[in-house]
Amino acid sequence: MTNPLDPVFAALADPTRRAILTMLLEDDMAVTDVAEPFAISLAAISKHLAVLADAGLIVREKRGRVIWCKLEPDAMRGPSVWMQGFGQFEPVDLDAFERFIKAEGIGADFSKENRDPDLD
Amino acid sequence: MTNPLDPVFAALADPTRRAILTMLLEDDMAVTDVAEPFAISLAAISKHLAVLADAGLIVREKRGRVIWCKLEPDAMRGPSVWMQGFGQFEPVDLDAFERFIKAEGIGADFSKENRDPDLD
DNA sequence: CGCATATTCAACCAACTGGTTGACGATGCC
DNA sequence: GGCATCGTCAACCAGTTGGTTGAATATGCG
Repeated sequence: MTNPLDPVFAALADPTRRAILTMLLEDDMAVTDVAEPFAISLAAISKHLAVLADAGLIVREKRGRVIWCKLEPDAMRGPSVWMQGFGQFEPVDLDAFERFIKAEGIGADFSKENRDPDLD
Repeated sequence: MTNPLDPVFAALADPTRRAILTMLLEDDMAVTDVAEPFAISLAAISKHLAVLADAGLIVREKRGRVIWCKLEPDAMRGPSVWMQGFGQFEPVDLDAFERFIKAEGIGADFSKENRDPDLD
């Protein structure tokens, strides 16, 4: 048991974590920079990053005094395949994906009001 | 917020629930029959089914005194698209899916020892 | 060295989760 | 009507989760 699918799905179930992943899609980021747009403490973000790392969705690499977070999309492969087994969805629909990202507002409730506009 | 992706990913994060979905892939089932292979109480299964229904992954339809559970794979579409936005995975790979199913032992720890062999 | 920055650790808290058991409301059947 | 079956509800419990704050640990910089 403790199926490899468990931690990935669990990690993805949180909007803050999905938002983080979406940000990392753009580029690698330092922990502090990841935390910047959110209205929660740095420690909370640190925990979220730990969850993502445990799920294999990111890797954290210490370089000097800053820790760089890098997306590891391969960890999504298993769950993605699993889901596609239901539904026979059409192949990758990037447009639909972009619509989702927008709809989510990059995925989280960026409660710290209006975030950096050039993120879009 | 309270993104539609949340409840689906959360529902999928539990191996028992994934097992249930996999069973329903085969055919619609009554609650009692869903519960049969598992080593937990009927009430617990009932709760799992409620979670799946709230996520839109199944529908429950009362017919006479039994409630039929039917898979609603469309609910997986959103999350599936979202994930495929990362990774550019190849189109649907049913073989990989089947391997996953097997690897999971239909997805749960079927602790009630050896389940019905013709489920494979 | 001494200070500022980057990140985690530890303790704590409220809310949620997955499970239990026992009672209860419906429905079908003789 | 009376009984068995199907399924949920309610109360409870232990463990996890997502957040907080304050202290601790590195590391870079003048």
